[in-house]
Amino acid sequence: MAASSSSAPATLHDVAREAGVSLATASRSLNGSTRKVNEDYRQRVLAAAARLNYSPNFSAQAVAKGSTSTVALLVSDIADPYFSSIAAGVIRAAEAQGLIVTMAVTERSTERELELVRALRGQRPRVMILTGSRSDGSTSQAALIAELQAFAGNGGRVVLISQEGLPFSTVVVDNYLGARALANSLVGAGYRRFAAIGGARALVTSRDRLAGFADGLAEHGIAIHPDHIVRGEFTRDGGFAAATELLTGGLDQVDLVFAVSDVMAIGAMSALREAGIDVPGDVAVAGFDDIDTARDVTPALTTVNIPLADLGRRAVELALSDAAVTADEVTRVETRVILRASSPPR
Amino acid sequence: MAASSSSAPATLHDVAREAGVSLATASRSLNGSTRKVNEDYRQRVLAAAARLNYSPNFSAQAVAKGSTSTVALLVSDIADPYFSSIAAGVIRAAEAQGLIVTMAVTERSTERELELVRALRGQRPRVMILTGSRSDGSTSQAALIAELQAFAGNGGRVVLISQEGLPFSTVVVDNYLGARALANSLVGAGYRRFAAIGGARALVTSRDRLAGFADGLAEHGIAIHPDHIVRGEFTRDGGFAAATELLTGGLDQVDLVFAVSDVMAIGAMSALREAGIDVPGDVAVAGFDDIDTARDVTPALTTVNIPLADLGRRAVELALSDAAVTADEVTRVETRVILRASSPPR
DNA sequence: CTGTTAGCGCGTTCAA
DNA sequence: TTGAACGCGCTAACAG
Repeated sequence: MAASSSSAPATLHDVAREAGVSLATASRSLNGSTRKVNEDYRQRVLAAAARLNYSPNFSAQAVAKGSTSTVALLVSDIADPYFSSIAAGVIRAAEAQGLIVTMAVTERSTERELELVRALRGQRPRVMILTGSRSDGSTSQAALIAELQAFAGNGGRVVLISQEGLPFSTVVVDNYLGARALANSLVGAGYRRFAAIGGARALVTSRDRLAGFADGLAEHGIAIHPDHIVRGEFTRDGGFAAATELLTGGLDQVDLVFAVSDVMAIGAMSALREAGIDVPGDVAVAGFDDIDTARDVTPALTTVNIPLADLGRRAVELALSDAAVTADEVTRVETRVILRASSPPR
Repeated sequence: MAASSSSAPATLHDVAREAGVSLATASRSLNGSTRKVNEDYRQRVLAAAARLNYSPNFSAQAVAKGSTSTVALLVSDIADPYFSSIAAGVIRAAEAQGLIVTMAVTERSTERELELVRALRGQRPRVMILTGSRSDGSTSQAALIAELQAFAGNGGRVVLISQEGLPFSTVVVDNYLGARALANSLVGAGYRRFAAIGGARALVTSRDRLAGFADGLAEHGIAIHPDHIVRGEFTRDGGFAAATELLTGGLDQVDLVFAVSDVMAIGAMSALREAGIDVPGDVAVAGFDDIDTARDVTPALTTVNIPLADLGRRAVELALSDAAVTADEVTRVETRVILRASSPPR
């Protein structure tokens, strides 16, 4: 029976005493490097540990060893399917390596991101994985890089997901090419007149996708009228609001609305629907990311697939790879255009 | 300039030396209990810390203090919007208290859940929050309870989300009443012939919702034909498969399909759509949870709202409340029927 | 208010 | 192989 009143957890010391061996022997039996201890002793220690319900104190181990086995993961918003899918990949890969994941949420604020990185350094994680769009021109950008470099200088591994160009290992998504391919596919499907919903101007992801899309159209001599480019937050509600804004200008000159992310596209579709506009009858819609629900909305959403869970897995692998210790590595993931019912051939 | 080659992080000792004060003074200036140190010294220590880019070692602090400031969160699947919304609430509330959240994924396996709880104990978290449906009859249930009690006996706080009946503080969702209210509303809207999609038989959540729904119907003298009750995994694909199974029996005798979770309902809607069945024209659909996307699918999904992010917040509050230290507390969250386009009045 | 010292729980030398 | 002793980075008494 476990003690019902609050008492301290059993320590290695307790186990050693219970087993009648030294602290060192107990340590070696339970964690220490492979085989060095007599099997008899081993068994006695294990039995004692079980009897006392011993659980090694990770903090103490970390202090003694000078290293932890935790991975720190920063996301913008864990309730956003884009990030939660990536997080699932990170956690799965980390757990497979016996690593524990600690998660922090930046709420899309670069200041908060900086604060969190600073705070998380105290954890001395083996790895820090940052995901979410870089936004250049932010005043904290330089400070963030400095902070991360300090962390890396102390032996920590930094991996960025999705944005290239920072001096760290990165899992790169080619947003530009993906969007360009999407534009090409849509033109191939017969679309000619486009509107676009972007995120904040400073967000690199938004910019790359918008640029790729525009360039893809340009290859066919098509341009998006400036009035048909609106911006909103990188959220469902942002997409909803942006589409609403688009509606005030009228959508008669538009065949298809491209939103730089699926969640925005889905918000936009809801706005259109509520305004009595038929998708894709009156206007088609396309997004980017291929989140799970993209196939479950009606009409199913045309988009660009990113293997999100893979992004997380690759980030962990990259962090743990030997190659990335000496020099920053970049691994690229493929994107793939997925045409669905929200943009039928016309 | 930070050292470019890998070196050890600055320690409190380094800071003290750099500032020309004692270790204790440095500690007090940087972390220690409020005001006890001369402002001059304080400033010198702070400056030294900044100069050395000092970051306190949480593990060492934990060992010295005998307590951490981490919250361990277990979820079934972080990519599932149900859990990611709860997680968002937990993280937000935890960060507000200066607590760090570590997350683990059980993948809906009770054995894995047990393993994780065991492993996570090593973290010595202040709080352990378990979410996901209990499934009774599982052989590891008793072991899980024992493990959690050992943790609680050592001063840890345990909070369960969503299931009642275990000897720990719990944030309770009244699945039974919510489902019953939904049944009543649907009958009130004119529906008479129902089918239901449940999860695994052992899952308490599924059972409660099914029972509540059935009882709600029974109040109006309505019963669900056994052939019209199918089961699947608690996932989108599980809902899809279950709906497909339902289709083989024919749906002409059915006005509305109730799925015990929104993700299952959405999977079911996709299956119906692919089978050429119009929702809600041919058959209506209802779910449970009110995940974000419920309002964005077409038709928008009728469901029972659970304030998911609140669940997470309440769990953290419960864990930190003084009341819950002495006795297990239970806080209930309200559910609310949300009628949407997937079940129009008929 | 400050500095000295003794731990915290554990890994890991070093002799035995 | 085993055990004693030291140190990891830090906090918390305890003296000064």
